[in-house]
Amino acid sequence: MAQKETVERILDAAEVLFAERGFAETSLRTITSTAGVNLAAVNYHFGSKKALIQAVFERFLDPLVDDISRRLEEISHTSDTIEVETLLRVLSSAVYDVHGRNTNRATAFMRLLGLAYTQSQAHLRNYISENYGEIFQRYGGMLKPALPGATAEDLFWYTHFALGTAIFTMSNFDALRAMGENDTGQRTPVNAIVDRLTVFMASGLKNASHD
Amino acid sequence: MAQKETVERILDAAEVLFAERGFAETSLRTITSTAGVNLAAVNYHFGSKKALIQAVFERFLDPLVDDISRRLEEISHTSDTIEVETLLRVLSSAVYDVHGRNTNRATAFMRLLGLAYTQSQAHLRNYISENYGEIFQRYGGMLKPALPGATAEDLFWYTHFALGTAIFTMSNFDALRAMGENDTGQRTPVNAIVDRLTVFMASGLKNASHD
DNA sequence: GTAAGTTTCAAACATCCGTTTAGTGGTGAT
DNA sequence: ATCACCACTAAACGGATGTTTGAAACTTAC
Repeated sequence: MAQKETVERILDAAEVLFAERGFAETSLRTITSTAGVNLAAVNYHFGSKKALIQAVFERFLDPLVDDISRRLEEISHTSDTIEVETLLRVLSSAVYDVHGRNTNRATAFMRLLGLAYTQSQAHLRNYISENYGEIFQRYGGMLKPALPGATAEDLFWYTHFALGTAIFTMSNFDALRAMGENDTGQRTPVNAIVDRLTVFMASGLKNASHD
Repeated sequence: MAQKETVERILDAAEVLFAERGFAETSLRTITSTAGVNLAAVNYHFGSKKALIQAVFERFLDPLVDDISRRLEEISHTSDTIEVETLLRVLSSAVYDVHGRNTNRATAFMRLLGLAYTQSQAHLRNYISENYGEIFQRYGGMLKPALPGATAEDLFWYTHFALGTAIFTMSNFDALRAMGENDTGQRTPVNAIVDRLTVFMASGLKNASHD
């Protein structure tokens, strides 16, 4: 009982702190003192800081890819070519499904996903592509018929442009929303941002198609 | 003579190393030993590591904004509303103009620009917005009439989506190109990537317009 | 109730970092 | 020739980091 409590308190604190400051900028001392546990507890329970980072990702990535898998399975029965917008909606809906109730957790999650690409953590990128590479490939396979006539090169680049747009927006989600509120006087609701993001990415992606 | 040599050797080494690893991950000891100068030289000539980072940016940003300024001035005489694609081309052409001959330098420059947003260096973001904020505003002012009917909120979000696409692609330029070569068997030329990027961003941006 | 096995703890360890210092050698002006 | 100034250097400083250690506290099972 005591163990589980300690492990989860560390994960909770690490998730928030990593999202706020990044991985290298968050020390184990900050994490353990925030969690109210001993400094050595991280190395005892996880082995190393790198392993802790991976554990944080595993905890929220596992339920998410399950949800995405289920949704892809569902829509794959309706038709053999699925619209770009529909495929993009699968992702945003899954995020909302898994973490949507808790807005703080959802935005922290977005930041973390962005940081995973952004911060130079080779071990983390390897871990993600090893454990979640399959669903990426499956998603890519379903995207291909939605963009008829696209060459392999086109497909590669345009999907990474779209990925970049999403990652950048996620990484800087809170900062961007604060800037936007400052600029326009409007505090844009999360789903309004996601809607615009989906439109932007879908419209850009369609240029890969040559039909 | 000896001074200038030392200063420039530090800047050269720092530029390459920062682009490769990021700012926090590059130590002054690595920079100075690569440059073949004494460790204390950085603090002697620049004052601090932060000041060195700013100096690296200043060295390649100054000629670039001059070129962009000149180009904006030129096209502003042709018409009062300029096409989105034309405005995007100003940026890529300026990069090519200033650093285009040396491809390594150009991609290092792209990585650095990406890192400036991505890595949490508040001092750097302040420095950039203080010294180069004016040209950003001028550019935004010329973009507005190109997207008639866009609300302030639309304009804010869609331009940041486009910015994110460019930044992400820049930050991971070499890595992406290597991945693409691995995936598709084609080593996509730089200008072909920039062309696709421009199409993607322009197409996405136009969704901000409601006319 | 004692023994075995976990979990927690304070403390220390070994590195690495950016920065400072005190001193050396060289240059140009008076 | 002397003095002031400048660039450079080796060495050390103070602090932060991830990790390890050895003993204490607690839990579980017989």
